[in-house]
Amino acid sequence: MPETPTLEALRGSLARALEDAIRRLYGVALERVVLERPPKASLGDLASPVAFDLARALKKAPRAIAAELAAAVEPPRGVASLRVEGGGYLNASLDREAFAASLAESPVAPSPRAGKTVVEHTNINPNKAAHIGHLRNAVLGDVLVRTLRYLGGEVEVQNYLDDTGVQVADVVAGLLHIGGVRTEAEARTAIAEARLPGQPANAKGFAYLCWDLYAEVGRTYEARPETKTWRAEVLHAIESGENETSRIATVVAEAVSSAHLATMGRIGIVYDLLPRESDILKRQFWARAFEMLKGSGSLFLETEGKHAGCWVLRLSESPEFAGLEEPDKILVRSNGTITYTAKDIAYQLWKFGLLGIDFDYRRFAPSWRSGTVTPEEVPAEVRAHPVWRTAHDGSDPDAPAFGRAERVVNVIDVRQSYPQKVVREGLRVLGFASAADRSAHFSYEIVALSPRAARELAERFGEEYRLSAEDEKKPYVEMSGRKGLGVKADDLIELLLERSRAEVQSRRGEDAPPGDAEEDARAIAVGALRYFLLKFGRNKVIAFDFDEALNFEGDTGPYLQYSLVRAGNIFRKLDDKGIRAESPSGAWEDDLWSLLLDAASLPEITERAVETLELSTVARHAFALAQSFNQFYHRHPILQEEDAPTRNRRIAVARIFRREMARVLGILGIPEPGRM
RNA sequence: GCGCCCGUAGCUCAGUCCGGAUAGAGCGUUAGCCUCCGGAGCUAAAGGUCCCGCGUUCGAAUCGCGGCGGGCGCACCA
Repeated sequence: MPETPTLEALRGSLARALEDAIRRLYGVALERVVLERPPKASLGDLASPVAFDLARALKKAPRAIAAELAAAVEPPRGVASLRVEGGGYLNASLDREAFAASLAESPVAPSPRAGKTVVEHTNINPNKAAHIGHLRNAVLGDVLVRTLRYLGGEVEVQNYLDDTGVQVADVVAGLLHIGGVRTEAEARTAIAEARLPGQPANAKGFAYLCWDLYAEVGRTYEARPETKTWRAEVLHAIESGENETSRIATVVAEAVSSAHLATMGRIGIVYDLLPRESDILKRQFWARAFEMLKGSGSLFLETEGKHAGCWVLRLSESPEFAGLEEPDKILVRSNGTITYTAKDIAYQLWKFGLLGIDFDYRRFAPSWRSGTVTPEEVPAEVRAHPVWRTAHDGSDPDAPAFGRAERVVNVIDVRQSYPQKVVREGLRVLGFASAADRSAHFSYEIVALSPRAARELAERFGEEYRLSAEDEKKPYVEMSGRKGLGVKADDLIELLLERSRAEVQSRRGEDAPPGDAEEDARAIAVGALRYFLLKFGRNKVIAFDFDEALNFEGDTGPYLQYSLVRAGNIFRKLDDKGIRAESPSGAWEDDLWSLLLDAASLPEITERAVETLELSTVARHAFALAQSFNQFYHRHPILQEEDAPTRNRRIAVARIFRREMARVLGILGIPEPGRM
């Protein structure tokens, strides 16, 4: 049995047949023949409005042209018939029986792609607990990774740790000056006990403690401006290294990123490599990139003006940066320190294997524990996945080869579009135009709080979340780690778990084994969360609302899961009753047929999602598929159906749905519950 | 000021890339459907100046131009 042709392939061959016929009949060469899905299955499977285009030039009625074409076109393999519909549409119907038989046998397969893609996502500053904006980033990145893998690509997942930046410095300053932590040993105790000396422990763990402490540092800087020297002192200590403060920073960053890995792990997200900024510095990545850039003629040492003493990347000649007030980007400050963008250029060069220097690598062993997360809650396959980190002082000989990517995708929110453009431009001025073209910024809008969500936060978690009167008037407010304003990822997951446990409990008898119930409740919570973060277009601000996020009905993850579990129930019952399916025969009803077509369209849906970096289309496809199946389920009972050919067609539809729905939920990272 | 994004049903959003058949979904509202493969479901109704104007076109939510409203960016922060 040959592989089922993709709908895209059928579309292509029909388009070519139409083009040929048009050239033959009218001597017209069209650039592109549009083929779309008609609004109803009874109108056929592929429709072309091409006759409308030709009508004027040929001075003929569209219907007449369509009729001539229908007669002249030799339908390609897989297409059963061509006919005229409406005011002049040329509609094609596929050979339903042949397509269905093939699809029942083997899924449509996308064509594999060559070369490794490095996807960088998550990138949370390791100085506080993750919030729901970080979840959007991680879920988008993870689903991109899963989509690329489905399409046959090799992918490496990197999660960059800025362990030497301002944010870590601030929380370390808080530990030193507010928390009373003096030594690395005391920091380790504070981490292990989630407790500052002489204070009660934070029940939600060390990352939560840092969340509060970081906000307190922000307030202290405001209230007592003289304390702002703390930051510079800590940054300086981190930079010079080999001192107590820098060691504290290292253990804090490691502990907090370990907590992030646990939080992401509980929703099924894994990483291959954690590149650390400290290793980029210690491995002198910048020194190398600096030499390369100086040689390129685009990096200048300013000798006068407000940027005197700075090394700047000249962007004024690039059309992409036209119209900017200040078309230059400072990479080296006048005090000799380098900006984040400079490090990022060096890092991007390394990702493509263009820097000529490599990291050392060591295994990273996360605790799989973060506040409310326990290792048992993190799926076994996540815990089993090896995580590596970069190092500068010796490599594990078993480390795999990292970097040397064919393509690079950086998942970063839209506010960083400008520095991301500078990074690409950095590659371009170095003569790596092709690498620049193979670098993509996967930009997406932020998760913000609706004023209503902020009010609920204040009620649930405390008055410090109360918005100012000014902010109350806005359509939404940005979350802010510095202010401590935000919905923490683990808090939202806990609320989802509470909801799903209650639902699962109320739907099954007391006799049900509790272990399965907990597992199913987790699957449902994860499904609800991931779908909620995926269903919006990436350019939409998600104004977070608890009721919407906690909803399990309608356009939600659990709805998708329910449809899959339902299909599974049918096959269990069929087994119980000893009914066995034979290969389908007879004419395919319109609604069964359109469900098959939808189920078969995953390759083109995912291809397009990767091309446009718009993953919501995959989520919407899954929802539409679930909706079609639920309608089918109510209209076309299987177990009660006496007529064998009819029953066999329905069984075939249910089987294909189950296979393809499981596949798309896998791509979305939405687990399948045992029962619902 | 310049650049990018958003504006579609009471609310939250698809549809805009590549113009095409009656503009769709979910929530909410109203009215129905469990002796039935489990109702996290299904059926139906009500609900639309597709932000506004001009233009292109046989045809515009979709393309172009000009506005309006909201958000973000244009750091020796990231």
